[in-house]
Amino acid sequence: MAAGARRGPYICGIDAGMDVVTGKWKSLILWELTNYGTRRFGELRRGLPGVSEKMLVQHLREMEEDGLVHREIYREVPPRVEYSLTPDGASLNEALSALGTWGQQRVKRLAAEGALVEAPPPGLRTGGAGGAA
Amino acid sequence: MAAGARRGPYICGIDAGMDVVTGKWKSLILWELTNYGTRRFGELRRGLPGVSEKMLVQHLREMEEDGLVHREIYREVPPRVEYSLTPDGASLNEALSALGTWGQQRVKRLAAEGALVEAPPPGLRTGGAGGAA
DNA sequence: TTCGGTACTTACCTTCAGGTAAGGGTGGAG
DNA sequence: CTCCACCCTTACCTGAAGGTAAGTACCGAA
Repeated sequence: MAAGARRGPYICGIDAGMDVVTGKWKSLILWELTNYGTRRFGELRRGLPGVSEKMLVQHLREMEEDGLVHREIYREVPPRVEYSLTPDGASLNEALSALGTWGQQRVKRLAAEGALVEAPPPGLRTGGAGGAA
Repeated sequence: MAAGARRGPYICGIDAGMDVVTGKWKSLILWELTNYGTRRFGELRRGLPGVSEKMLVQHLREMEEDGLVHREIYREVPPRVEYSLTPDGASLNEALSALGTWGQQRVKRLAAEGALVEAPPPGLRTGGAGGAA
């Protein structure tokens, strides 16, 4: 997808929207930037546990190219780069919020069913509920 | 993704929602079933130009497993199978409609910019505009 | 008897998104 | 003089998503 054969003829709007969010970390990057407004490269890296530097740079570049994020470079002694959402990125995030709500409800539903199916052991611990939204 | 390590611990709702729509043809299948209500296997195949039978079956099975589509089998002389959206599938499609709108606006924006950048030849034909929405 | 249409299944192969690991240029700390 | 943190870049590799193609079981039409 990375600046290759992307932006092919889209069948419908969802198709076009998906193209821009497709990528393991893109929705999470969007999430981070929405919550914090502005984040440095290192902050994003630490905020997305498991992401590799290469993928983070790659996704950020693609999203910048797609007009979703703004990249501000401060030529200081230790170089500083700040990422933030453009208006397009912010509106995309709003468009995704409905999907986020749907996903949360789905997680709830799965948890409820799972609790019935998996026969919950008495002393089970909640672990990481994950619902960071 | 196919019934493997999916449904991992989600970071946020968007994450959980994306998991279910990830797949080259899933959003298009959703689109088809939303527009037509009920479609047979062959109709879907013909409605999604370029899809292979294997991928169509695979995606339909995953979406059925995810509770998005309903599969009705009619044991007739030439076997007939009809696919339709479940309530969950329909609500997912509604949740995606915002993304679809965003995508359409993006396509429009790109077309407008592209028209400026690419110096449109006088006799260009519209070809397939693609905006089937 | 072969062809075509229904809805798949199976095996094999290609492609590419994503992961791993190392380097690079700068300056400050130890 | 070495190490570290910053923000990347580059090269290489793996695994899974997706594509290709053939086979299955049934029946009607030609």
